[in-house]
This record gives sequence, C-alpha cells and structure tokens, in this order.
Amino acid sequence: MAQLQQSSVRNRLLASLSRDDFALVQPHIEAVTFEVREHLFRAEQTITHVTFPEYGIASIVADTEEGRFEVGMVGSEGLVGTAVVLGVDRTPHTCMVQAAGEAFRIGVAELQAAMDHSATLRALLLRFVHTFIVQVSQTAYANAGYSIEERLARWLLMTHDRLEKDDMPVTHEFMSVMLGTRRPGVTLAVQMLEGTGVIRATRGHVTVRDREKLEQIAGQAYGFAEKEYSNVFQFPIKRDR
Amino acid sequence: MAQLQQSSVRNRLLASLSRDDFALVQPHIEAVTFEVREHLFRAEQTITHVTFPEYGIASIVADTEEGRFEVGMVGSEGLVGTAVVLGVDRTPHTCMVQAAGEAFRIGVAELQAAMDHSATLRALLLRFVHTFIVQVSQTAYANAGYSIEERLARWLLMTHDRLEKDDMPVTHEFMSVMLGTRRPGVTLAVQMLEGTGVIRATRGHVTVRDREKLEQIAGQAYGFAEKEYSNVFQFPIKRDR
DNA sequence: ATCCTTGGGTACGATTTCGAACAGTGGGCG
DNA sequence: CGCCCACTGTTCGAAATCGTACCCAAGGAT
Repeated sequence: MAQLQQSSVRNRLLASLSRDDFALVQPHIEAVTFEVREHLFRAEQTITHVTFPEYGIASIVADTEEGRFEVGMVGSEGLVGTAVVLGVDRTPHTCMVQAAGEAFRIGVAELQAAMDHSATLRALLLRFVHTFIVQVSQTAYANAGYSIEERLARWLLMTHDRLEKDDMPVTHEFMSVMLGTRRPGVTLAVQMLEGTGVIRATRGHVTVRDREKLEQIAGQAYGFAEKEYSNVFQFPIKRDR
Repeated sequence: MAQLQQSSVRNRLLASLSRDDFALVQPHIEAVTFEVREHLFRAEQTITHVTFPEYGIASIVADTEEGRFEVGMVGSEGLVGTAVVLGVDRTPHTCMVQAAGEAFRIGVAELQAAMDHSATLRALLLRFVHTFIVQVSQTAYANAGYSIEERLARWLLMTHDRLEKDDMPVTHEFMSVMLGTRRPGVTLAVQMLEGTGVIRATRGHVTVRDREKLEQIAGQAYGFAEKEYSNVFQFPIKRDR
C-alpha cells in the first residue's frame, strides 16, 4: 500500500496530529471498511485495535441480559476504543457499526507504544475521551427527562452530524433499540416529526429537511456535548460541506 | 504538617500507588475537609485541584437550564476531576458534595507534571477514568429503562457502597434531584422499599436494612459498573468493614 | 408476476409518571 | 414551651409510555 498522506485523512483526530505524531503512528495504520451491524469489538472480549472512522458511524452499546442500548456514537470526529486509550484492553461495552463506512485502525500494542512515547499524541486522544464522557452523560440526561420525540430528535441530529448526506438509512426498529424504547413509540415519534415537516420518512430511511427546527424540538437534550467538543478542539463535530 | 504516610491513606487510588509514584505526588498533597452542598468545582470554571476522597461522597452533576441531575458519584474508591486527568481544565459538569467527609487534593499543574513523569501513575488514574465512563453509561441505562423504585434502589446501593454506615442522611427532595424525578415520586418509592423491609426511612434519613434484597430490587440497574471496577482494580468498590 | 420477508401503522387497556396542589409533622430554635 | 419551617405524606386528573397484538405495505427474491 502506498504510504498514507496525512493531508488526505478525514478523521479529525488523525488530521489534527502534529507532523511528528502522525509519523509515529503512520507505519502502523491500516485502512479498513466496515459494514452495517458488524462488530468492532464485543463486550468482555479483548480489544485488538483502536479505530478512527473516516466515513460512517459506530455505536457504543451496553450489552445486558435485558437487551442492548446505545450509550454513545462516534464518527470521523473521534475514535473507537476509549478503553484502550485509558489502558484497559476490554470493556463491558460492545461496538457496532451503525452506518457503513471506512476507517483507519491501529493495533493496541502499537498505539500504546506511541502514546507512551509522545505526550502530545496522548493529550489529543485523552481530550477526545473527555468529550466522549460528556456525550455519555448527556445520553443519561436525555434518558432521564425527555420524551421519545425529543430523544429521537437528538439521535437524528447526532447521526446527521456524522454523515455527509441528509438521508440516513435506518429502520424504526433500529432506532427503538438505540433509544431503548418500544418500536411503536418510535413510529409515533417519527410521525410527529414528519407532521411538522422537519424530516421525511420512507421505508428504511429518514431524511432531515429542517435541521434548525429539529434542534428546537430536541431542546436541551441536544447540544452540550457538541458544544464541549468544539470547546476542546476548536472545531465543531459537524463538518461544513 | 507531618509528612503523610501512604499506609494511613484510605483512598484506594492513592493507596494503590507504587512507593515511587506516591513519593512523586506526596509533597503536593494537601488534606481538606468538605461539607454537604459544597462545590469542588463548578460548570465551565477552571478546575484548580484534583480531589481524592478519604471519607464522604462527591456527586458529579450536569448543570442545565432546566435544573441539574447526577451523572456519577465518587467516594474513596476514586478521584474527582476526571477532566483534569484527561488534560482539560474545565468541564460542563459541576461537582457537589453529597456526603461530608475528608479528602486529599493536589493542584492541577502538580498532578499534570507527575503524570507526565510517571507512566504507571498515569495508567492507574486513567484506569479509574475508564471505570467512571462505565458508571456514567450505567446511569444512562438505568434512566432509560428502569422505574423510579429500581433507580432509587440503585442509588441507595451506590451510596451505601461509599459510606461506612448503613444510615445515610438524605432527604426525599435531594434524592429526587439526583434521580431527575419529582419529589412525590421518591416518597412513593421510599414507601415501597420500606414496605418490603429493605430500608427504614425517617425524617432526613434512610437506613439500609437488607442490602441483598435491595440488590434484587435494583436488578440490572445496579452492578455492571461495580463489576467493571473490581475487574480493573482487582478489589471491589465497597470495602469490607 | 407472485411470493414472502421485513418494516411500518394502528389499536387498546394497563401502568407509570407527571404536574400541581395541599395537608400533616418532627424537631430545632427562640 | 411553643412556634415555625423544612420535610414528608397524599390526592387527583392528565399525559406519556408500556406491552401486546394484529394488519398492511413495500420491494427484493424466485
């Protein structure tokens, strides 16, 4: 494979590395593609790689005896495998692909070595972990006090932030798992959102039509994690396009 | 002040440090006491210290325009100020004392320097951050799918884990803020728990009487964060006593 | 063109929680 | 000793969500 050029990297973290830090990890990076429903790692299994998405979205879900539900999502703004960055090579969480895409990944040992070697690399990755904690805590907040419609609005916004198109291929069933509610509840919420014209829904697809109004509907359920990300990194989660 | 001996430290993280790592931070440690409702740091304000509780409990709460609610709690098993450990000196969260106690604390710059210097110190503190992420994600999980009674049971268990006595000084009002529900809902939940004999409630106090049954009531809402902690550290959150 | 699987729409009673009052009451304080 | 107030108990209608079931429709597969 031709040597990877940093300038062609879309992932915000990799793209933000200093020249030296990029040179440190570059030899160990490999390009991969991932498909919907694929698992990047499973609960309680040893994690082998840390993944930096280029396109697509990965969901971090908690697996319990009573089903799974989403605690966070990561696209090209971040990395998958925060546990590894924190020095733990397994976690009770599972990582599942929510939207197919491409990514760069690096082996656990190689990343650990690079992080031990470079304080600036370490600092960058740890700052992302901080923003991820805020994201998870906002999930907790949204689950505690917001209606299904508001939480769905939040989820659609977060997905929209991480995709290039306004059209997202998702089913009601899938969204109900992500939100931790029943499927008919999602159907009603979708209809309400569609009624106000902020989205259009067809079989297996949701299209965002009025993002601003969608943010109004989501209210405080959406926003503070995204604000924290841009505070910490000086650029927003959602890229201009 | 007489030189602090590691052997007399109760905080699990400080106590787990290697002799060398402890010597590294020891000169910068100062002992403090904290009172109920005191703030260790406030949302969006610069954090000056990282705190290692010896006794008592700190709550990490998210502050929003529509009130606050708890995303996690920390006692002598951990540290307060994960953002600093991750290289960020402010956060959108607020830290409030839930149960009065004592703690050791260290200035941000001194801790940063020590962490830069010692990979093993860094590794220990980062492992705690990992367990904290799992705790927050379990809060998200509990909020999504469990009744007030179950969530209250979880909260009481978590508090019980971090106190030395079975008696906790808390009001319904306080618990309702922590859980993000209305106060009368807590009153009902308390009565239900009291009815089955697992707790005894008096004005401003809750006493745990049957911890095992309380765990049964909490079900999956409690447990996986605690399991992860003991996985990572090889000792449980709750100390024998 | 037809089948059949998957996804979406609907219904309905049961249950939980909300929102907003208002009424007791324990115990510290003057 | 009695007042006062924070804390607890209770009520009630409204709203949201649940649990469960059944039917319809789209669109790929054969």
